[in-house]
Amino acid sequence: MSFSITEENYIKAIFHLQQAEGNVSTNELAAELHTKAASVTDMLKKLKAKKLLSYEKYKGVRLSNEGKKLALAIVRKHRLWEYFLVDKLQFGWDEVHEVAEELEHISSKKLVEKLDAFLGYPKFDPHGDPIPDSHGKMAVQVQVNLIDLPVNRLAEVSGVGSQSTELLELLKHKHIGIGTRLEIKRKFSFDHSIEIKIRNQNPFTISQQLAQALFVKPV
Amino acid sequence: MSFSITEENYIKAIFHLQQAEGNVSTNELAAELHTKAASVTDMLKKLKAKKLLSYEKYKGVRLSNEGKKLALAIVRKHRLWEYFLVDKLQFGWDEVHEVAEELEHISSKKLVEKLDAFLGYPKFDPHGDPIPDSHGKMAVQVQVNLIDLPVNRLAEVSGVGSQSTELLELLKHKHIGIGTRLEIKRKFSFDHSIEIKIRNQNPFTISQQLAQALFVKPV
DNA sequence: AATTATTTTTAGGTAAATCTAAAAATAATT
DNA sequence: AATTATTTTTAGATTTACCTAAAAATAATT
Ligand SMILES: [Mn+2]
Ligand SMILES: [Mn+2]
Ligand SMILES: [Mn+2]
Ligand SMILES: [Mn+2]
Repeated sequence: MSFSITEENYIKAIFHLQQAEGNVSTNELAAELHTKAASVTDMLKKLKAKKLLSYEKYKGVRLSNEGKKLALAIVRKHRLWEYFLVDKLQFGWDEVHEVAEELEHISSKKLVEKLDAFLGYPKFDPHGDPIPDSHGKMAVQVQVNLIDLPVNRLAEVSGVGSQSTELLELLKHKHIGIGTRLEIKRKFSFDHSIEIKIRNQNPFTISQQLAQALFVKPV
Repeated sequence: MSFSITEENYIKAIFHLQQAEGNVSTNELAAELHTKAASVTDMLKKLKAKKLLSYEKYKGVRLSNEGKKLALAIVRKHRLWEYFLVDKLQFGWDEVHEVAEELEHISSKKLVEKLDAFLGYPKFDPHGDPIPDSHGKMAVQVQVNLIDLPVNRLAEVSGVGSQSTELLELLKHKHIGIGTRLEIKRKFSFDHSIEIKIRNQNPFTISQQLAQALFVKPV
């Protein structure tokens, strides 16, 4: 069976919204997809007919195994293309999301596999998110939010929680990127800012907002 | 202004059908796009309103300068992606057309320019067709059909007239590819077959059909 | 428990791109 | 020039993905 770009976008959105527990509501989906609740209801009926999800009126929605498989295939393409754009074409990681939103709908299976091989089977995309392999498996994220890292525990920046240009600008200014090693020296409860130290640099303070936008992997 | 995938496919089809002289007819377009004449008429009105072409009832159609510009941008993307697929991802040139039909509609301008640079600004795609540069200019094709090459004139294979797997299979068997140098030793008028010679190999005969599917550049 | 607020669905409609069948225009033949 | 054939356009439907407004179901408050 084949799916329209719109259908694929719905499946991916549901995948991202559905946590381990709980169903996804019509309004959540409408907000995520910048559309109206009535349109979502229409599409859910259609996707249910295609057996991609389970849905009952007023009860919200969950992906079926088929639906999850499709979602993982789309996420795989999205993240592989993002990796390609940053690693091979020298895009900044704040510029790739929109382009990958289009590229993720290119249908050729062979293309995905060849692209993966060309890139050297990367495990994480430029934002630190795991790339599903051809069977839909992805590396478990051991990363934690920087705000939750214990004091004096050395860790490596492994991901970002936002893909905005503004965040990238700030990170560049502070010379922080994916792979940077740092540790927390102090946490200030007044404004939840934290003092961090990078290698042989002097410690400096970063805001709560910035700390929450960074994910790290203890080393 | 932005254009739908369908609109882009119409513009590209008109571009390929319109020779220096003459307008493109509704039926020609319908055949090329595997659709019906009535659908073509509808779309031509729409594209005329968008000033991409000149069209008068029953008189056929021609691209405006705007239309040509758009067509060249699409052809550029199509051929750059084909080059990428063959050169970087190791596709065979008989496998890339369908994939490029999708990739040519990815809208990011920056992507095209970065891809072009990454590929080293190639001038010709894997089928020997010229790739328009960012201004829409393309290298002039000095190639001639192999059937028209004079006897004993050394030439280099520069393009193919078909992208079928069947042709590729035959060319592989005869060890002929883009770049192969050869000359014609004899032409047989009975069946229009020709005898060709490659470097230090013994001469052998190829059919009229094969000769017509090959383009060469005298060296 | 009754009322009020929120969420979700239904009903009915629009725009894009397609189709078939019939009408109109143009081209080719007698 | 008249007839016939072909091409092209119009008329009217269909499908997909939207929308707004109203109705129905569920959740939250009094
Ligand atoms: Mn992204
Ligand atoms: Mn990402
Ligand atoms: Mn092609
Ligand atoms: Mn080509």
